[in-house]
Amino acid sequence: MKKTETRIQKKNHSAIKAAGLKVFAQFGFRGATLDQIAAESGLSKPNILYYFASKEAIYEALLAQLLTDWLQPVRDIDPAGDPVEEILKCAKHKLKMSRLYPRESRLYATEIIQGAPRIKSVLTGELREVVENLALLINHWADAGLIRAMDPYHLIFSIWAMTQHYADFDVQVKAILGERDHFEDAEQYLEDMLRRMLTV
Amino acid sequence: MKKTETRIQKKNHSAIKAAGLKVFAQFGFRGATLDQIAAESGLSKPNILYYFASKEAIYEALLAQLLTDWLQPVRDIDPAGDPVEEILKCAKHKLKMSRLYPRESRLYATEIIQGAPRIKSVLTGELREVVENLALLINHWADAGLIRAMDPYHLIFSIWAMTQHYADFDVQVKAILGERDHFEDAEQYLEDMLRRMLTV
DNA sequence: TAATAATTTGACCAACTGGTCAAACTAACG
DNA sequence: CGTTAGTTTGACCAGTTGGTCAAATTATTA
Repeated sequence: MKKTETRIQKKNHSAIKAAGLKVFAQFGFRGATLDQIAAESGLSKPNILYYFASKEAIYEALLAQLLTDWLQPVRDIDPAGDPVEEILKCAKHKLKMSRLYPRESRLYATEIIQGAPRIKSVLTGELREVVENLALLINHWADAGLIRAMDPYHLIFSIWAMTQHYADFDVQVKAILGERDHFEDAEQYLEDMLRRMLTV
Repeated sequence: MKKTETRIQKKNHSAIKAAGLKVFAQFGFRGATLDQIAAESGLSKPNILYYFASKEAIYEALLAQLLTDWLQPVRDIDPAGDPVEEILKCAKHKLKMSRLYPRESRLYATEIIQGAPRIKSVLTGELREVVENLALLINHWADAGLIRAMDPYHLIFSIWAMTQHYADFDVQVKAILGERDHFEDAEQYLEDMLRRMLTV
């Protein structure tokens, strides 16, 4: 790999990715234009294509990093730790990602909603494997009587759905709750829900 | 209003809306093209613009109906009924909508993710009002000791998020669970979760 | 049937799309 | 300093976009 990224290259690559994230997250791949990304990044269109081979290349560079980053905390779950706390830690981390990086969440959401044409292989590969392992671990914990027995997959989906919701449906949440930060209450509710689902 | 819709008008209006739903749900407003809608509906592009003033008019016609339809079951909640069963009925209905009309769900999701530029007023108006009333009712139920006390808004969000998830993230769910229908298990999990949250 | 109203379309347009390219510019280095 | 490698851009292109319009076609009605 190229470790020899110059100062300018590093700056422009990240400027383009930041601009692309903003534009792609809002308009989806087809709705986004290079002109928008150019304007947003402060670079000219040909200059953008000097750093990335195509519009699609920017989009894929963004997607590539996403899932890997999200899945890491799941991989880091300690099978020997306290089950409830391990799952809670994971869920809270995902919620924090929604608060800190809502654009990434939205970018991913639009890609999935549109049928994941560019990352379907990641879904059936990396994602499936990580989720399957987590499901096995949850079943194992249940067998050991450490948590209540339940469908591990839908448990995972419910965490994913709720945490993602606060990023993707931000305008809707704010239309109902007002503009003030609601993530603290959300975390409280999520923790409460998970404790009730996992114990007894 | 025009009650005098001819046979042909009725047929073509609904053909265009059906095609628009398909295309808009997959690509979002900006990503969708009139040519796609034309091809999908079997009509020519100028013919589509004979029935709808613009691409935007089709999109807005679709959105307008959506929220109203979704909110009706919430309006129909019986304050005198059994709280747990009323909420469950509502949640199950929303889940059924996700199974039967996933495109509508995705169309709405893309609009919200993109900042709801065309229906923000509906969110702060109709939606907010309905949700606020439901929250008041839930608090009222809790005060009467009929259900456990909790944050009603985040309860509502969690139902919304989970049910929507099975439509919007369909490819992801299927990548993990396989192609077979998973809505029955989802309903089971949702019911279990809600009963645990609402009782005791 | 004839006349009128509703429907459909081919040809067209200006604006925009992702992308190219040669030329100009700038930074880095000996 | 001069040379070279890396960077930036204006001008441009072919294809696509939402939308128009007059003319042709079809349905409805007198």
